[in-house]
Amino acid sequence: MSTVMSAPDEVEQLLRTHGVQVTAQRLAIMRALSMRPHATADDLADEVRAVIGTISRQAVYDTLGVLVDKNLIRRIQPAGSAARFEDRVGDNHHHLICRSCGTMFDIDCAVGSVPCLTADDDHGFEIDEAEVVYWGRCPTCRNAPGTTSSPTTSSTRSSND
Amino acid sequence: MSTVMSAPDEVEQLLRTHGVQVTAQRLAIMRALSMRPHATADDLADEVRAVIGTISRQAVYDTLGVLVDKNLIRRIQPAGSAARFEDRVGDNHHHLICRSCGTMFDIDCAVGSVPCLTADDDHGFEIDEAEVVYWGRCPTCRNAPGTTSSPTTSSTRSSND
DNA sequence: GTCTAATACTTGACTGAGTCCAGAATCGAT
DNA sequence: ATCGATTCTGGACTCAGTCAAGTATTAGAC
Repeated sequence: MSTVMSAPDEVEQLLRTHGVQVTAQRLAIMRALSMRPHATADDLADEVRAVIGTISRQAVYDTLGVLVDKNLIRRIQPAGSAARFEDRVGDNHHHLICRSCGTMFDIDCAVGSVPCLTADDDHGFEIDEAEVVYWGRCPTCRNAPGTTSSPTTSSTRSSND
Repeated sequence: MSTVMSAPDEVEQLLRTHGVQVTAQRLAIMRALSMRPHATADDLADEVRAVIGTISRQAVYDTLGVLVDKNLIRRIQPAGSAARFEDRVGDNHHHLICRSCGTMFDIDCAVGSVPCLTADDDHGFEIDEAEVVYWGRCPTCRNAPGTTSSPTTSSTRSSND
């Protein structure tokens, strides 16, 4: 594609060090995701198309699958919505979702550490993850009860902006 | 349908007191659900058909929607699976799901009370529910690494049987 | 720089969960 | 028993995600 690489990109390095083959599509998806956390596969496809022209749905799903597998991104699947993705991995943070508009926030673990990871009775399970989702109504929707904007994924916001 | 009702059924009472019109389909769905917690809409349709002959998919979804709305049942939607339903409401219990076979257990809240309900920073949200899902591998799948049975909803078990 | 095997991407068809709609059936109050 | 309101049926549809076959790209060997 381009013989003259513009700079030994940080994202590119990340992929290589994790044994993921580097392609234009994968770079674009990674970049799109870092700009837009909590995006759906479809959102990312749109975002990527705006940058590199075209990408197939299959490539998007495949790439996301690989990245999740390599632990470079995380898949979140809230009830009643398509799967969403984020590039914050490693820290045990949770999510706060508005029932009316679907806006999603990151929040740190309730008690600061990892208390939720230990179930009272684990039934002999080997537990590897505790997923916590807080449901409610965001300030905007509380103030405008009639104007419940339909859940758009573009309405996702980062926790610290 | 039957003018001679066999007994002022507990389920029937429950529906009436919650202002839900009583129909054969609704009773059957409620009963099916109490016998088979964590069932999908499709599971319930099958179960109901075995009892009252036929039911349309729409009736199942509609009924489940009404019941969830009236807070008589609860909808759970784990990643990668159809929505599941259970008749345990009110208590703040959580779920434990096996990654390989999809088996789902009820577990009581980690610390005994409702600690997970309070987020560290609520972003101005009006939080009404904290959903906690523990992911891992069940004892059966741990002992039989090759024989990972495909996720069947019929493999759901109750916490206390 | 060129070649080649392995890997990734594209296209198009398909599945499964869930929704929408219009007409038929049922419920329950009178 | 009748009637209005509610619910159920059946069929078409949407949306997220997967499968499979063929083409293109990557990365390592020459």
